[in-house]
Amino acid sequence: MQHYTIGEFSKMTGLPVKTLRFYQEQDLLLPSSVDPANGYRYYGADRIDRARVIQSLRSLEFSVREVRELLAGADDDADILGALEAKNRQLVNETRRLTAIQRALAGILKHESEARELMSGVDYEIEEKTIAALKIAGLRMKGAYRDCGPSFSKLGRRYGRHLAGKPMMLIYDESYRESDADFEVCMPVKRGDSRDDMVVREIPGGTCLSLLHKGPYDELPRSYGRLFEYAKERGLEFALPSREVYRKGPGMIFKGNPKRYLTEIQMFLKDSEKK
Amino acid sequence: MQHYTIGEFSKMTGLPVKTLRFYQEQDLLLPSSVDPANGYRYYGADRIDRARVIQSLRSLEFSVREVRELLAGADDDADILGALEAKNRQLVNETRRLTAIQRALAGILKHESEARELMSGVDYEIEEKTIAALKIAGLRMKGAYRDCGPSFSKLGRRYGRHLAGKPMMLIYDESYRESDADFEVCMPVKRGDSRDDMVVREIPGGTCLSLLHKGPYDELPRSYGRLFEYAKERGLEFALPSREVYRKGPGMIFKGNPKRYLTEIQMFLKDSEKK
DNA sequence: CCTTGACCCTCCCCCAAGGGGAGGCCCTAG
DNA sequence: CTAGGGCCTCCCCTTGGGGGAGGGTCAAGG
Repeated sequence: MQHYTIGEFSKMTGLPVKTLRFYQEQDLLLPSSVDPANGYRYYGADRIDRARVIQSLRSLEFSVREVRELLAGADDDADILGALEAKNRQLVNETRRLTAIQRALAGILKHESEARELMSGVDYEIEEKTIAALKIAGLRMKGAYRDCGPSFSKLGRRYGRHLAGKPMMLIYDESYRESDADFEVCMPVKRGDSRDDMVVREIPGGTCLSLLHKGPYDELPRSYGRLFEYAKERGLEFALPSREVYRKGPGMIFKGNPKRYLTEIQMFLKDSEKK
Repeated sequence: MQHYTIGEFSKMTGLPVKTLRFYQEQDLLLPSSVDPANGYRYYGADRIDRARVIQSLRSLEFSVREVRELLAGADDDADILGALEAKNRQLVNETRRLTAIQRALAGILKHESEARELMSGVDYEIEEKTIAALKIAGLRMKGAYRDCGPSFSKLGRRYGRHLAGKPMMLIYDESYRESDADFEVCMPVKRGDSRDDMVVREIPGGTCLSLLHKGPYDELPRSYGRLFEYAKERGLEFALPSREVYRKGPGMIFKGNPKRYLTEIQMFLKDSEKK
């Protein structure tokens, strides 16, 4: 029988020499003979078929161990259908995992490109806006505003698929309260069902005074002050709840620099018609 | 400042102790202080944020090295958009690779399940069949039948996406020839364009005698003999080219056992109308 | 004060699938 | 006789930690 040196066999099969030695060590593809004097490996022509089968299975993402086990008990495609199906399921799972990550990445990219767009060409003046009704998932709570984090997480986990806008807060108190505040953490959603203390509903639109606040959240009272003063000068009255929309807050990954946070405050006018 | 032992910090962040030590070694997440007397690590509260960022980035399939480099130059999601996009592209490629493998696996599974179905309930008698016209990609060649392998590979590579049936051969000789035969290797396709010496065209249907040959290809002459004898008894004449359809041949992975190969021989009748 | 159990440390080996290279033997051609 | 190429073994390297040995430390209970 014709036999080839490891280099010749490597060229014929495309498997690197290192790999051939490794496969021997792994009991996967043994040389036909080894010269006891100098240790040279010689591969017979029959090893070519086996090498091709190994390459096929490796290219289908079977591990070396799996290939070894498959080769031990099979010599026809029909014999390994179960393993092929299992591998397929495994690949489907892996693909799902990767596409989930891709979705997350796309979400972050979209979020940031929107924020970037918002940053350019913004003025920090009070303006009157008309807002449309909006479907949200909300979670009402009492306490300090800064404790809203877990609630946002909870909403995000529950409604992650259906999110349709920036996170928001509805504020049911007349004035800013350091603690014991009454507020509702919410996220716009395309659809979804209420569950536990999370309520999906539509909040009405209307006319509001809007002010974009730039900076950390503990400086929000200053911006509220500007709004109250503005309203007082013009004899306007506000309806509850008012809203905060977190245009740019802590990122999905980094907390970011609070000096660059952007929060839109929306104070709805009392006599505006709400639809 | 509050500081935690490695075990406490591990529970708070969900990162295993081993991982925390590893991250220190990798200069990724250093303890706030290390007791020089006993080597105990202590983590300050500020390390929690960093740990969370690291977890986020790791869960997005960034390597430890990448995370280290990102953390060195960024503190806001907006700073790493480029890296996120690059990672997204990388994941898209990986996903494509995996889905390509899944397609290959699905193809093999389909092929084998068809073969299995064929195996059951088959008789090896000559029967008369009417065959419809069929679109194929063909590659005509002269030589020995056994040299058809590379041609099948070539067709498979070129028309892989559009394959629509089992590989076939058209035989233009009157009788079986060991060498110097004139035949055309072909694959049914849904669509495709001719290129080089590969020709896409429709071959006509018609009435034929069909015989399922079981066993290795070098035993085909015996089955041809049966067909010729059958035709002679009945005064039938054959038209060229005749066809072989490789119902079950070498698998995609294993060569398989030639004793189980199934080849359908189709000899078209001279006076049958061809459409 | 002593003990005990939990916690922490370093150090070493392990996984997969080879890649890179050092140091040395072998074979053939010029 | 030498040069070059091919082959050998052996060792270290990659990723992201996991497992465990052997030994020091800490806090609480007796």
